[in-house]
Amino acid sequence: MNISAVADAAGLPVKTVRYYSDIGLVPAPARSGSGYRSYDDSALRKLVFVRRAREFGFSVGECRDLLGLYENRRRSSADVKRIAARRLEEIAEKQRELQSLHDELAHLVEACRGDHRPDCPIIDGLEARSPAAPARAPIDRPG
Amino acid sequence: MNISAVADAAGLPVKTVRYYSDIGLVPAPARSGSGYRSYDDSALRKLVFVRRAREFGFSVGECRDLLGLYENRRRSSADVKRIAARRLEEIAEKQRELQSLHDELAHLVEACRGDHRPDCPIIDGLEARSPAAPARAPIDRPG
DNA sequence: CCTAGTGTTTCCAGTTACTGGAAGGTCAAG
DNA sequence: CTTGACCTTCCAGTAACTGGAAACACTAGG
Repeated sequence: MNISAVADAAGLPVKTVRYYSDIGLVPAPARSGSGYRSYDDSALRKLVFVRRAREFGFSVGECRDLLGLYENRRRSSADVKRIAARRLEEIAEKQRELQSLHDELAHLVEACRGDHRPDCPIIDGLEARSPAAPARAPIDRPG
Repeated sequence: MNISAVADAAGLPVKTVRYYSDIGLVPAPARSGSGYRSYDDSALRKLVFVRRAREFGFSVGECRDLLGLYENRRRSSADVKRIAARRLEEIAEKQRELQSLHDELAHLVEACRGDHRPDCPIIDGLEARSPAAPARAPIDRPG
């Protein structure tokens, strides 16, 4: 399989497949005589596994660990579970953050008439309230 | 006020305050004779406003827009509401994503015995299931 | 055999919103 | 006058890709 075939099969962009072996997340594939990357089924399985793990929000580092366990027939499921449980707790934490964010913002939005006049509870709500948040966690939104 | 005073008052790191005027999010402050940045109360208010907006997850671009409205006495609250409602919908969307992620992962974690043996429903769940997700949205987690 | 078009290669730069660090100038206290 | 805290600029790095340029490879048609 050439790179675009394996990328299609794995559900990943070609660029990402290349990137994953650049950073050593998956092993460097064999090369054809002219230098084209050549993938086998084992490589495809790993790429699918990584895609799935990334969809769950595991970091590339965690994917590396999970892939090691995936490939290791003597693994203990405890090691896998530890990583997954940690991720689960992160998800739960982010859910709590988003929930309070949502509640507070929804409150402001509902209170705003949304007309041509300048007075706006949203602006007022952004102006003050929390004096100087010590933990500035919920600042992120790359996607 | 020197930069560290305004940064403390605004609840932001000094680096971030500098960064915000570098990118023109807030106006460049006046300078003392020796080149130190010098902030007044108006600058502080803007920094607080931006911090709050960032805590709500508004992007820097949105903060720019919101700050423009904040400063504009002839604004319509409708413009503010539009931006906030969009953000609110993003939050809700992410909540839905996280919810299904959480459910699916929790399911796998619960099914995993987490002992010394290699058989692991988490690994199995990562191996396949979704054939080649068309939308790979929930991949992010920078914080 | 030539050519057009698509696939592939490498490498470099850009994305978001900062953050860390180096090298050096300034200020207040003792 | 020295020490230490504070300030300046500039450059690099973060996560995980993504876009694009320049050049080589392969396939089908004429």
